Amino acid sequence: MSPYDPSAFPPFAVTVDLVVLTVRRHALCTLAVRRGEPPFQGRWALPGGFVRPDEDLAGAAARELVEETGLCVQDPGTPAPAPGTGAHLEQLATYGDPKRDPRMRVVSVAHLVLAPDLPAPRAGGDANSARWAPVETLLGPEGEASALAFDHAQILADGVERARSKIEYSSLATAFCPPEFTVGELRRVYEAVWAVALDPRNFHRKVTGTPGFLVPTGGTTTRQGGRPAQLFRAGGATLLNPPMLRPEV
Amino acid sequence: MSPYDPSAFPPFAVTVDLVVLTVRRHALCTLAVRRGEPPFQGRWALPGGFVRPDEDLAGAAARELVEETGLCVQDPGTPAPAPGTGAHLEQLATYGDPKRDPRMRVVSVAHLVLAPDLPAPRAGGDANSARWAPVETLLGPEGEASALAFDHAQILADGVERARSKIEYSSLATAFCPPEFTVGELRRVYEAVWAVALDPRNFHRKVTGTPGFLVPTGGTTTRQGGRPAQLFRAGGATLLNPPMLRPEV
DNA sequence: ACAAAAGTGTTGGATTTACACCCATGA
DNA sequence: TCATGGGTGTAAATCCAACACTTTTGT
Repeated sequence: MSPYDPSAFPPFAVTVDLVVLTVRRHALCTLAVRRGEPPFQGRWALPGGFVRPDEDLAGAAARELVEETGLCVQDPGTPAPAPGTGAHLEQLATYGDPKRDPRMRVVSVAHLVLAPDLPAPRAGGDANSARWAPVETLLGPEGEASALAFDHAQILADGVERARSKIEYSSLATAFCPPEFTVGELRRVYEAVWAVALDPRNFHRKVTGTPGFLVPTGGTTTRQGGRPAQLFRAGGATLLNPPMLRPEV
Repeated sequence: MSPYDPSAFPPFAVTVDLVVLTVRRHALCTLAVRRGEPPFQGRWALPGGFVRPDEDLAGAAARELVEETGLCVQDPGTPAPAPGTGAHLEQLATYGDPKRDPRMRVVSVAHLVLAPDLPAPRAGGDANSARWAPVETLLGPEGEASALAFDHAQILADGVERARSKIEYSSLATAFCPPEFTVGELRRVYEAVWAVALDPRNFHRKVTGTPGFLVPTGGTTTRQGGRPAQLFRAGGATLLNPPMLRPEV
């Protein structure tokens, strides 16, 4: 058989699913929507939807993100968020087990979004509600009761692991921060994502000593209390060398 | 509209493409097949094919790999190659630009395979020939003349970059080696993949000093000339800490 | 004897960590 | 004045690049 006979390929549904991560109240949180219809009716799931015939995968992910959160993403071709323009979006992995959706053969291209702290999400699409949930509560060891629909627990776990490892050797952690932020705020992002405590003094030296990572804006703030802290925005550097070391557990 | 109306989703063709990398004669090489039919007839391309209705993505990639090379892969769920059982396979990324195939909407889930040096490939499927090509010649700056079909140059570049970065912090480089190998052979793998020269003395100390990376088999060999070298097989460790540092260019 | 590759020892410099200490603000 | 977080200095431990040197084979 010729594998390229256009009338003889098995048709698949292709969707995008989104792992949207943010840091809220010192905890790594993800956007979850409640399913309004079977299967898994009433269960929490990751936001997502079908890819349209005329859009590419990153475009479909960006469109779903706007529909679910109103959040804008800079040009997906740009790997690092340009200062102040919005969230970071990258492809995560593709999930295509034949039985992952009981209704039909669906291949889902999962995307990872890192966003600054946002207002409460607005519901949309097929979801009758949406919320920010700490990843602990969705993936915790007891997670049976709150299990996510489909294979979304695996997708979320993969996304969290990607974020945890990627902030080690890239400046992506700044995507969790507002356009201007302090070194302490950036450190609290690392502490929340890794669930560890970091030495504030050494952290400060490390990030300010890496050329291109942080650019001072000149301003200061006391929004965290204590002595005024310098404000920075993300510099152009995307690769951290040497990397930020995640402490042993 | 309900996004899950089973009669109303746009149908896509889903394929797997393979970036099969190996080290031959001190050069990083990839498997390329010559296309026997339009579009891009006569041009080189990556091996691949349609995903069947009843198989998952990794299964489709493993099947295509056997069809194209006769190479076996251990259980794709196992991240590291068990000693002596075959090649390493992992999902690379998914490519779904609406215009990437001029005939129809095709979403391709690319996979990365790292294999030990193999005999000359056998042709199969829709290819009338297959060869190992140094990635330099397929991606070099002059690459116009030998350009790969579709977006396969991008897929290959992404696969090479993944391999280059992943051997830094994992023991994956052993997937390029036969079941038993010497420290010098492993070093020549790193040198070929990174296209750099490494200090043999420091390399030896580093890999033998990382617990779980290498396990001595007791044997020795002189197949590289000079003093007999100890033979090792890959240990259980998959994460290298501290990582192997890629020298600056 | 010589070349070639394997493997060990040593050293100076860079990096990391732990922590003492000072600074600038709000309450 | 005190609590709070921001920021600098410094010394010990560790890591790493460079290279002198020894070992064991084939020719």
